[in-house]
Order: sequence, then structure tokens, then C-alpha cells
Amino acid sequence: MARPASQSVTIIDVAERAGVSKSTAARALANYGSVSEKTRVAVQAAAEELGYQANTLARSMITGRTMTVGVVIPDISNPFFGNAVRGISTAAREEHYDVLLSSTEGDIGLERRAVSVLAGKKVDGVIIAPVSTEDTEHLESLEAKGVAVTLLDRPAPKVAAASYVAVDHVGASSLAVNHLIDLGHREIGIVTEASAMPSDQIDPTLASVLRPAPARLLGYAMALRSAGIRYDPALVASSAYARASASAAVRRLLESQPQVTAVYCTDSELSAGAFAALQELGIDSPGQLSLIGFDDQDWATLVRPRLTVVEQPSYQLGRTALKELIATMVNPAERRQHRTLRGRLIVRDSTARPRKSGEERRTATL
Amino acid sequence: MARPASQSVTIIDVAERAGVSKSTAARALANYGSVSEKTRVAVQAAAEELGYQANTLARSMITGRTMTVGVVIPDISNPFFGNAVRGISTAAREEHYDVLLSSTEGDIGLERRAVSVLAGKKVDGVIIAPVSTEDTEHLESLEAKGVAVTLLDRPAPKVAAASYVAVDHVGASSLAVNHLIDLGHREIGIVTEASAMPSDQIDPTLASVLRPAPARLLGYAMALRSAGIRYDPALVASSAYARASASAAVRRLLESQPQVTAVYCTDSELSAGAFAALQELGIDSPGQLSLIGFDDQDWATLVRPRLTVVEQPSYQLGRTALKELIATMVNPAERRQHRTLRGRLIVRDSTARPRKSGEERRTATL
DNA sequence: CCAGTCCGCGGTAACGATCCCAGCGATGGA
DNA sequence: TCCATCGCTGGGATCGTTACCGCGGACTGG
Repeated sequence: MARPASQSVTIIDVAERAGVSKSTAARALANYGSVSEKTRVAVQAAAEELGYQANTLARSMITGRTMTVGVVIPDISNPFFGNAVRGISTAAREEHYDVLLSSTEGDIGLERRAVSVLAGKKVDGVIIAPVSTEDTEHLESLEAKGVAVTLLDRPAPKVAAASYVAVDHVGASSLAVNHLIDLGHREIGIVTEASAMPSDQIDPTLASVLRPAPARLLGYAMALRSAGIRYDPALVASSAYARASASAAVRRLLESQPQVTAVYCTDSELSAGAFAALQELGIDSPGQLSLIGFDDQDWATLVRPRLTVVEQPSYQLGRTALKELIATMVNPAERRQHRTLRGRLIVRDSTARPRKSGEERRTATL
Repeated sequence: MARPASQSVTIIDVAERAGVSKSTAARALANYGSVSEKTRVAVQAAAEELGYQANTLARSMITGRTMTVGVVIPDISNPFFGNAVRGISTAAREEHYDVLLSSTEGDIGLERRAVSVLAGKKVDGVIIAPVSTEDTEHLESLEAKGVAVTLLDRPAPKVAAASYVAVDHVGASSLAVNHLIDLGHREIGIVTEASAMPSDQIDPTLASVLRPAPARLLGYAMALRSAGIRYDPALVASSAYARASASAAVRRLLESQPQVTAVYCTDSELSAGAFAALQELGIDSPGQLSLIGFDDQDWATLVRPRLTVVEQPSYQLGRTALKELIATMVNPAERRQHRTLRGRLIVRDSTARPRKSGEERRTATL
């Protein structure tokens, strides 16, 4: 009696125990081909008794499918990606897929390596929020190998066959800016990771090839324009993706542009930095300044004033990306699906009608 | 010239192009055995030209190693797990491993299925924050199959061979409670997910088999005791893991126990709920009540008063777990490693000396 | 009663790598 | 000169599964 001891029990063990060939055992377990009811029961019983578990690797060698999707994102501890990955993960489970996760720290080299490893592991598809919009050869080679690719919230124009699922950043900005305009604001600043673009470069057709930050900036400019308000690059406060940097940018903006009555922050970190700046400067919001943040973070209702924000559907974005990826895998012919999800405005206490003109904003300087 | 078209290029293609056998090609690429410098260069050139990428599945069939670890957690969008997974992920990369992620929504059934799938995919090890402390048969069977297991922050006494990496919850509570005691507090409430234990059940030896919530409660009780303060179950406000629930629990506590001068929240959500309750009740902190939170969340410095917290090293916890898992894989004989990481007290503005006795806490009731 | 189907089953070839072993020429020492 | 050794190479076996083909027997219809 050759017992496989602690080693894994294979289909041959099951077949032997059930007294059939491995072919029959395979059919009985995978429920295909034709097997008599009697042997099917016998085989399944044998499998049960031995604690048989199919080796997916061997299966994948034959079938060419691993039932695994790769997910490549810059930072899993970022709540946006955390929620997106949760969406991907739950949707993947529903579709009987698993998730191979790579957090690349925003490093293009690590991203390339991650993609390469995923290809080696023969994932059926990849969902990626690429570091770069242009430097995407590794993604193109992925396509060449027949691996489905879905871009998450960041475009990559060169990757022709990839589907693309993103938040409607332009629309999200419109929600924010229009809300401020409706309240009567005219001098509206913006805190953004992007650098200010000259007003003659505001081109709506670019929306689908821009990364989130420039896209939101574009949406801001377009919303102003369609309200008949001049887009002024001087009101664009550029900042790195860091709270302290955003804080400093807001200070500079408010100092150099005292006419500003409202500020729109295009990012969760930037929102936090801006909010901190207001507190440190002793600026009353919304009395002296209206503030609108991005992403409905868990502190938005904890601070005073409670923060008005544009919420983005990150969980749903993840779900949609996975569904889209699977659709791409099933039908590779249909290419370049582009799906876009809307943001939502949540009005709280940090936005209000602007202070009466003539009334100056006082900042308590340390 | 049989070109593999869009299909994947195998080592045989490389061998043919280089004019050698597949064995030689394999040696040249994997850099083992002995190959002449000339053929090595030729093979590597051929591989380069064809864009050869080794099929990891086939390799794993032979070697028995997949260079993949499974990670099973209840909720990836929870910042604690987000940070832990980032730690796992970066450490994994350093060790040339990949991460197969399962988010189980805290459902034991999904956890079981996830573990089973991971076993089928032949992961080399599993890091898991199990849903249940007792219901761990699926983990035991994992061990039986020779898969290394490391428990993340939640014990599972029955899983004999698993290593265990956790925050020192008892110690973390001590930091919080001792800080309050040092300030002069004597009537200290606690908000916890655990249910109040009778004072005769406070047993320090239980620390290593308790889940985070009860462990923190135990630490609270022990810290009080060693300061000569009676542990009073009436001061324990139990709450579900939800902000609204915590908020309600705090209200009940403050109403029924007006003598309380400080509250320790044992969890990030509970901290948020407690903070919200204070704001809604119009209670001045730290003037009327000292508050100490758990987890250094990004809003801790945004709210007023800025929140004193016990920080837990979630990123480092993930790193440690992965290192520990690898150690377990390398040396399976050495069992039941138990590593514990300390929390850190960050004193901010929400804790201060208690109000003078006789001075009542006023709550602005709606 | 015979021929044609169809069901159930077993044998064997894949999948793409690694691993083991044997062959073979060159080299070196006796 | 001959044998042992060593470096390099190729040919298979192998991992565990699925895919494919063919065979025997039962069943059916004419």
C-alpha cells in the first residue's frame, strides 16, 4: 500500500482507491464526459476520503487558463486603491478568479518587473494603474502575449487593446466647481498635483488621455469657462502628493491671491493639507473661505467644519474594472472599451456663500 | 521556419534558434550546471530576440515551489490591513515572492474557500488573519499539506505549527492607561469590541490566545490593577465595529457613569465614533474629558483637539509576518515562533489632567 | 440475427519546464 | 600509450492534470 504519506494526494491515488483509471477519475471529478452514476459516486467518495485537491498548476498547463488576474497598483495602503482592490477582489470571487497583487510604490522599474512576473505566472488578465502614461512598453508586450489588460483610472494611449475604467474626473470637478459657482463664488482656487496649464491649452478632447490630476484641473477650467469665468493660472496651487506640501501651497495661494473666496482640493492628501493650513492660519471656514475636498474620507464628518467633498466610487471602480477585464478576456475582438464612473457631490458645512466683497480675510500669522 | 506566432515562446524555441538542446538552453538561462561561455551567450541572445519568458507554472511542477504566498485577511480596505499588506508586499518582493490576496469580508465560509483555493494553487505559505480563533480546521489541513502558515495579529491555538506575529495589545493598552493614570485619572472608561469580563477572569496568561479586542481589554484591566485601581465592568462600553455603535456606547457610558474623566478607545472605528459623540454632546476635551484613541489615523491631527493615540506598527507587522513565514518555510522544524511588536504612545491634545473633583461634566443635550 | 450507435472506460500524448544520467571529446598524469 | 577525469552536451523521464482516440459491450432498429 503505497500511501503518499504527507505528500499531496494526486488524482492517481484517487483513481486507484476507486478502482478506475485516472481518466475516469478526472471525468468524474470535473463532471465532464460521460461517467456512470455508480463510478462517479465511488470516485467522489474516494476523493473525499483522501482529501484530494486538484493541483491547479497542472490543470493550467493544459487548459491555458490560471483563473488568476494580476493587479498592479502604486500603493495598496492608499484608501482609494484599498477600496478599489476590495471591489476587484469581491468581483473576482464571484467570477471564480483569484487576485495576484503587486504594490509598486510608484516605481516604474518595479512595475515593469511586476508585469513580467505576472506574465511568467500566466495570469489570464491584468488590472493596472500604470505609473506612466507613456512608458508602457511592458503593457504592450503583455497584450502581444495575449494577456487581457484593463487600465484602472489612468490611461495609456499606446496600449491599443486595453480596456479602460476610470472616474469621470472632468465631471467630478464640474460638480465641485459648479457647486461653488452656484453659491456665488467667482474667485476659486484649486490645489492640484498637476502643474498649471496655460489657458490656451484647455482642450476638452484631451480628457480621455489625461491622468487624474490634469483631468481634474481640466474639469475645473472647463467648468469656470462654461460659467463665463476666466481661468486664471495664478489661482492654480500646485503641490506634491504630500500633506505638508499641500499645506504650503495653500498658504502661498491665499497670500498671493487674497481675492480667493473658495478652494477646491483635487485629492485626498491635498484636502488634508489644505484643511490643516486653514486651521493653522486661523481662517474661518466657510465664513472666510469655502473649502471643498476630494474623496469622502472618514475624517470628513469628524472635523469642524464638516467637509464638503466630491466622492469618487472607488469600490465600484474596482468591481467595474474586473468585470470589464473578464469581458475583454471572453471577447478579445471587441477592443478599447472605455467605461467611466461618475463622482458625487456631498455638501456639508465647509462651503457657503462667499464673504461680502470688501470684507477682508484675516489670517492670524504666528 | 515554425514561428510560434502570437503564442508563447518556449524554451524549445530558444534552443532551436540557438542550435542547442533544450537541456543546454535551460542550463544557460537558469545559470546552473556547466555551459560553455560561447553557448551561454548564444542562448541568452536567442532568448532575448524571441522575448522568451519562462513559464513559472511548468517550473513549479518540477521544483515544488511557486514563489507565491497567500494572504488572507478580512478586509483590504481597512487601513490596518492595507498597511500590513503593503508591508507584506514589499518584504515579499525583497524575497522574490509574489502575493496572492484574498479579502474574505470576515466570512468564515469564504475564508475556508480561499484557503482551499490557495492550497490548490500550491502557494508556498500563507499569512492569515483568521476570522475565528477556534474554527481553524482549514488551517490545520493546510499544515498537514506542508504549507507554512503565519498568523497575523490573531491567534489560533489549535494550529500547532503556525508562527504568530502580532501587536502587543496588552502592552499597548498599558501605554494608554498608564498615560491617563500618570495624568491623575482614576475613573477611566474603555470602549471595546469585546464584552466586559468579570474581574475574576482577568488572567494575564491568556494574553497570547486572545484576539486583539479582548487582549486590549485585558491590558486595560491589568494596567488598572497594577496601579491599585479597581477594575469595574461598569466602565466597559461594548460596541460593534461601527462608528455609530461606538458613538451610542460612549453616550450611554458617560450618562450612566458621570464620574468618568477619561475614555480609552481600543480601535480606529471606535475612536472615530467616540470622538463624534464628544462633539455631538458638546463635551470639551480634554477639559471635561480626556480621550485616547487607537491607531494613528490620518485625521488624528486634523481634528480639534488633536487626538492622543496609541499607534500600532501595522506596516512593520506585515513585514515581520512575511519574514517569519519565510523563516518557517526554510526551517519547518522550528515551530510556533511567536513574535510580538510594540505599540507607541503619541501624546497630543486630547488628554490632560482630570477636571477638579466636584466640577461636573456638562453635556449639552439636544 | 446482424449492423449501427452510443455509453462508459482506459491508454497515451500532450503542456513546458527541471533533473538525472550517459556519452563524448579533450586533457592530463602515469 | 592508455586510462581516468572533467567539461560540455543531449536524451529522456518527470511533475499532475486534461485532451484525444479507440475499444468493448449493450442496446436498438430493421
